[in-house]
Parts: sequence; C-alpha cells; structure tokens
Amino acid sequence: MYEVYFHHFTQKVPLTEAEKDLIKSYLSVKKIRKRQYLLQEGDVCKSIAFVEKGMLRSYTLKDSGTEHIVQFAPEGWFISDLGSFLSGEPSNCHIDAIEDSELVMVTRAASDELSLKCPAYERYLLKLISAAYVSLQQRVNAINSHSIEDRYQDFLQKYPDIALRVPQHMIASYMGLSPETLSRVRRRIAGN
Amino acid sequence: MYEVYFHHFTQKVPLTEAEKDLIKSYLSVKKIRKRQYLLQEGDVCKSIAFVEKGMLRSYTLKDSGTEHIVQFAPEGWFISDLGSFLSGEPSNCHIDAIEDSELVMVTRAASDELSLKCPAYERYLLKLISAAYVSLQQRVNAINSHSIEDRYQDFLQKYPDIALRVPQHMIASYMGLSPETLSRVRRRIAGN
DNA sequence: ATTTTTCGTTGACCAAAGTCAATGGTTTTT
DNA sequence: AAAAACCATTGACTTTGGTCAACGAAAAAT
Repeated sequence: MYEVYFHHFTQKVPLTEAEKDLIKSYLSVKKIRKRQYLLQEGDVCKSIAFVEKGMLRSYTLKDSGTEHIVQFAPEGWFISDLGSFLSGEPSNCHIDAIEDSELVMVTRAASDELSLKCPAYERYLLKLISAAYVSLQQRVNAINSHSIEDRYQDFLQKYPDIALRVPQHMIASYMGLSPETLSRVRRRIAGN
Repeated sequence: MYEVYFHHFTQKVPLTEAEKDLIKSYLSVKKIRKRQYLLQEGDVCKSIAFVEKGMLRSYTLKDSGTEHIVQFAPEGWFISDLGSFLSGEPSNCHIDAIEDSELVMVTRAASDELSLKCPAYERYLLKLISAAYVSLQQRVNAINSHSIEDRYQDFLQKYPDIALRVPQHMIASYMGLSPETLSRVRRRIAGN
C-alpha cells in the first residue's frame, strides 16, 4: 500500500524515512467498487483522495439530470472537490468510481496538521495543486480557442489510457459535447 | 507601496513584522503603462505579478491573429503564466496592461528562497493557488453546463468592477464568444 | 441462455453561434 | 477642431452543434 502515492510524492519532493513514516500515520486506505459514490452533492468534501489503482470521476448534475464530468482521475491522480474541502461548504458535485479502485485518503484535519508539522508535505501539496491549476488553465484556453476536432485529438494524445478505459459518452460529457456530436467528430477525423 | 499586497497576504496568512520585512526584501515594484507588455509569447515567465493598482490581462494569439483572453487581473489579484514560471519553458501567452498599473513582483528565485526561509510565504502561495484553482474549475464547469446568458450574468455579478472597466469585446473574448454574440446576449437579457 | 441495459452510430431537423458587412457613436490622436 | 481609430450594435446568411428518434451491437444482469 501507498507505493504509488509515495512514488508520486517523492517525484515532486524528496522525503526522509522519518518524514515518510510521519505522513503515513496520517493517511488511510479505502477500497471502492465500481459505481460506488465517494462524495454526493450536498455532502461536505472531507478528504482528498489519491488514486492508487482504478479510476474515478467527478461530475455535476443539472436539474434536467444531465451529467457534466468535471474530471477523471486514474492511477497517480488525486480527486476531490477542493472548493468544498477548503471552505467546508457542501459540495455541488458527485464523485464516483468508474472502476473498482483503491484510494489513499487524507482528511482536511490530517492535511492541516501535516502542513504544520512537515514542510515537505505542504510543499508537495503546493506542487500538486499548481500542476492541476496549470493543466486546467490549458483546458480552458483550448475550449476557447481550438476546434473540437483539435481538442479531441489533444485529449487522445494527452490521456490515451483514459480514452481506452472510459465510454465515449463520458469523454463527450467531459468536453461539453453531446455523444452524437463526438461520434460525428470521430467519423470526420477517421475519414480523411 | 505593498499595502494592497500585504493586506491580501495577511487576510490569508498572519505575519509578524519580522516576516513582513523578510518578505519585503524579496519583492520589487514595477509600474507599467496601458498597452505595455509584461510578458510576450516566447519569453520565459520569470515572475509572478501582484496587482496593487490598475488592471492587466493575459491572452493567447491564434495564427489568425485572434486574441483569446485567459484572465483579467484587477487590484488584489495576481497574474503570471504559471506554466512557464514553474517549468522554465517559453510562454505561449501575452500579458499586458489594460490600464496604467502598479505591480509587486516576485521572481522565481525569490519565491523559491522565500518558500524555504519562510513557511508563511509558502502557505500563502498554497492558498493563493488553491483559490485560483477552485475558481478555474467553476469556470470550466459553467462553460460545460450553463447557457451563455447565465454565464454572462454570473460574470457581471462576480466581477462587476471588471465589467465596468473593460471593453465588451474583451469580455466576449474571455468567454470564448464573438463580440456580436455577446452584444445579442445583452439585448436578450435587457429586453425580457 | 436469454433478456435487459448500455453504447455508439446515423439521419432528419432545429436552434444557437459565427461570419461578413454596414452603421453610428465614442474616444483618442494629431 | 478635425481626422482616425475603436467600439457596440444590427441585419443577412452560413456553419456548427444539439435534439429526437431509430437501429444494431455489445455487455451485463437474470
């Protein structure tokens, strides 16, 4: 357990064995089955989940019942509703497992205490969130300035693993498209 | 000088006078005139700029020459190309001043050294970027799940100051719309 | 093994947004 | 004060993507 987590961690910030043990004492492990919720709309998001194995997604539901996928999280990624996690307000999104998964969980309390006791942990968090911010900003910019053909091809190139493991209508939802439109985009790309 | 900066800072993280002085010694001030560049495509982004006064924007240019505004930064906000700042790679966006502005600048080297010497500084950075991440995520979600009417009204409500100080075609660009479309949206909203 | 459900694709049609062009009002520059 | 540049709006037309409905294939449930 924790292999993927600490591998990811030490890629960003080096750790002594003592620090590793300290951090470990604040973590917990959670297994979750496909289709099971990690968070439901209205709950306060109390943890950040790091994915050791499997894949999760977060999404919002419109009144009409339509899903809008915010994020996919395969192995080596984290998932949470940071807005709710940081503010303590109820979340307006759902998180569930797309595959049977294993997670490393850090609660808000644990994270705050670790931040004080262990500068390396806070540094890791900063790098984690900075990277997430940068990639979100690229996503917004692509939405505003690239064709959906380009955006779909970028998605395939950037997340080939996700593309293979997830049904296409979820990718459409992530891109803000109807499944029919994504299907037509694929045909156009294939046939040239 | 630095009033707005430290006001913003201490809202998020408390500071002793000693810490304040230490941090001050790593900052510098920059004045920039309307239309002047802070960063151009191809440059490496070497600083984070905090806006004391005035307003800046970051944007990308498509081959066709069309601008796509990534972000506005009025007083109390920071602006940078974090991707380039963190990686040291050349930026693919421009930053310029929409109004005559005064900035507090932190270079990458200063930021790294401060992070080591002053935990409060690193904590501030974490909060700053976390907040930016949360608001970006809300933006992506709004793009994928709300009508442009709703998005425009949200923009007006969330950033009334920006809406008043910036020409409408820039807001259109920020929202990924043509100026004509935004104009029609406004008419529809007004006349209902 | 058979029945359901889920998925991706396709067609026909409709609605939304982009493009192009023109206009008139501001603001800036000179 | 006049000229130039910029800006928002509007109309006509085109393109793009959404919606609805149907179909067949594959996967999951029974």
